[in-house]
Amino acid sequence: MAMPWLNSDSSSTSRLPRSVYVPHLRSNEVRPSDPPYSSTINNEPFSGLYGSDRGQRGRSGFRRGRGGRRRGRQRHENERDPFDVSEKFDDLRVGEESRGGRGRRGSGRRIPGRVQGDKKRGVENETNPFDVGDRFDDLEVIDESFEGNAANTGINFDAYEDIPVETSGQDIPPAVNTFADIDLGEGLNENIKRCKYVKPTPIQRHAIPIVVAGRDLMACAQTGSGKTAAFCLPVISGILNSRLARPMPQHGSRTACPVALILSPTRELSIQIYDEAKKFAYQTVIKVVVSYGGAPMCQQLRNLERGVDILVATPGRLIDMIERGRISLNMIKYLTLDEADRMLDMGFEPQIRKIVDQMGMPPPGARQTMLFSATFPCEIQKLASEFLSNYIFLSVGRVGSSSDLIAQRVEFVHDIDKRKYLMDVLVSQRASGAHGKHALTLVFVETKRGADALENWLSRNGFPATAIHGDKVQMERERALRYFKTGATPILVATDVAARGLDIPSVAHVINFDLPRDIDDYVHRIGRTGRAGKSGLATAFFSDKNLPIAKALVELMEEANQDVPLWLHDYAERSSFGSSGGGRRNHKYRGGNFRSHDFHSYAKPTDDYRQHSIPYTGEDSSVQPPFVADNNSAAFDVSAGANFNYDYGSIEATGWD
DNA sequence: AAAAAAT
Repeated sequence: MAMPWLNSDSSSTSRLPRSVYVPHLRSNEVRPSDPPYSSTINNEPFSGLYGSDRGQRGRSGFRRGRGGRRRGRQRHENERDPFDVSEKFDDLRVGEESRGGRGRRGSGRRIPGRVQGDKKRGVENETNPFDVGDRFDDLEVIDESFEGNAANTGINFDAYEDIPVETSGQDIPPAVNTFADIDLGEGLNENIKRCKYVKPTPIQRHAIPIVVAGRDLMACAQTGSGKTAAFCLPVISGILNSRLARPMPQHGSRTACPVALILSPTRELSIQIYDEAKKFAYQTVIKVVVSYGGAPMCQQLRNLERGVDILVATPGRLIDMIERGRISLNMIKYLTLDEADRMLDMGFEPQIRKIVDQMGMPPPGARQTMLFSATFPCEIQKLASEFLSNYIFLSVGRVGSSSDLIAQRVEFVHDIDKRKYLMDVLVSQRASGAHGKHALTLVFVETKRGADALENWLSRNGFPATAIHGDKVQMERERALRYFKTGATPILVATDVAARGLDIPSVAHVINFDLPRDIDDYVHRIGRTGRAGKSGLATAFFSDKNLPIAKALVELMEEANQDVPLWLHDYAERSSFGSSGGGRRNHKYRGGNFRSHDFHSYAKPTDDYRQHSIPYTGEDSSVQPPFVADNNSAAFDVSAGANFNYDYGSIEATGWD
């Protein structure tokens, strides 16, 4: 879930003079022995310290290992290099820090008078989640170097004027125009200010009054439009107002009883939501805790024992902890499912059903339930309504991060030619400087194995890439994401684990090396770029086997006023009749109108890039016309890569595929 | 058919 206006670690980099933020230099400098392209666990110098059980070598172990490597010695958690710029922009590190008992105090010291001066219960040891922002607020020159609020927040508020909003349900509370219109309370107002956020986004304008009014909600809004705040702010406010906050520290009891639960489908997304929620809850009595798999349970349990009001979690670890009696859902008053359609999809639905129906959670009506996603297929909506009571449906058009700001391009590329074509694209980007040093390229592939293979191949051919997928240990996943975010490895190869919710502000180009089978996955994937009001580019490699998605893809692109290549129209027609008719997943689109609450069709016309109508065969790259990226990017010339001498041989030699 | 999510 993106919070582009937030002064989150990464987005704040855009506010800095370039001379200040040089992640490449810093990270290379401070980690000389650390090959940036490698993500094998064997490169952890101290991995042996944490036992042979990989599952036990989680966050805290990783931190120690990293710290030791960075400074060339081990286990000095309290020591931090004040000049280590790369760390300041490390989004995940903030979360790690605040979850690690010892590191947090060191971090808190950087803001004298704020943390220490606060005597409120439960706030004494609080890490300042606004760490980076507060540090640089002192540098007046930075603020002066940007014009207007839009530049600071990264949100194009003008784009909000025409946003279509659709609501249905009984007694819908009216939207508000400012945060002042809803009294969220002094503490929250202060935190909203700290977030540099002055004006609510449309989803917030509509959703916050609904949640404040105590109503259940099913909300569709593009990621990047502020959904996290839309559910966090009213929940925090509600807990504070109704004195639902823990009346006593839970001495004696080892069972944590959160009043709010936020579930998300991936660990990294839970971490991100946790980091955002911490900002909104800063210096209030509200305690936020995150728990997810792949990391040692002990630290998470310790955090729970210190008290929890809002729990952010992935389903598996949550169920585990409930069954161990460490968490009780009896006190839940607020339940939020982020990426709700995914959470209720085949793979997750049994777990969610178990959590909601069989683990002591109050029933609909006795709790407040909020479902959020950018996509909400009709079938899933039907299923989702079982979890809701007298709910309001809310759909807000796409803003900032949506398809009207993302130039979508589809190339026909045979599977065998994909690597060569990808290399051409990357070489062209590099040659033309189209993607500045902060610009990142996110490459989606179909399988975990394919992700490893492509990462390996790119690295061998001189492109700094890491990969993230579910077969990597959690430490590697978070490291890959961190290296990507900081620009240490500006290419990330990913499976769908990274498709949803992750807010990585500088992604300039999303490449669907393999197209997903589900058009909704495509929507979420390309939504990783074009965020925060910036334009983005999404390139898809379409091959024979993508026939089943052709029709939905054409429809989506047309709704977004994208130019559709003629050959793709042909594929779409072919896929629309015949017995295969779109494959089994497409049942939910059949009979149409799962987009009855349609926000795609409101995209504004876009502009100035030329579409390809000639399928790329890999035989002769000169048949490819050069393509021109949209306004914010310089031109790429694909054919410019034709002379680049890369390692074709490894394609056959290694048998990667 | 793949991916994700507990150990």
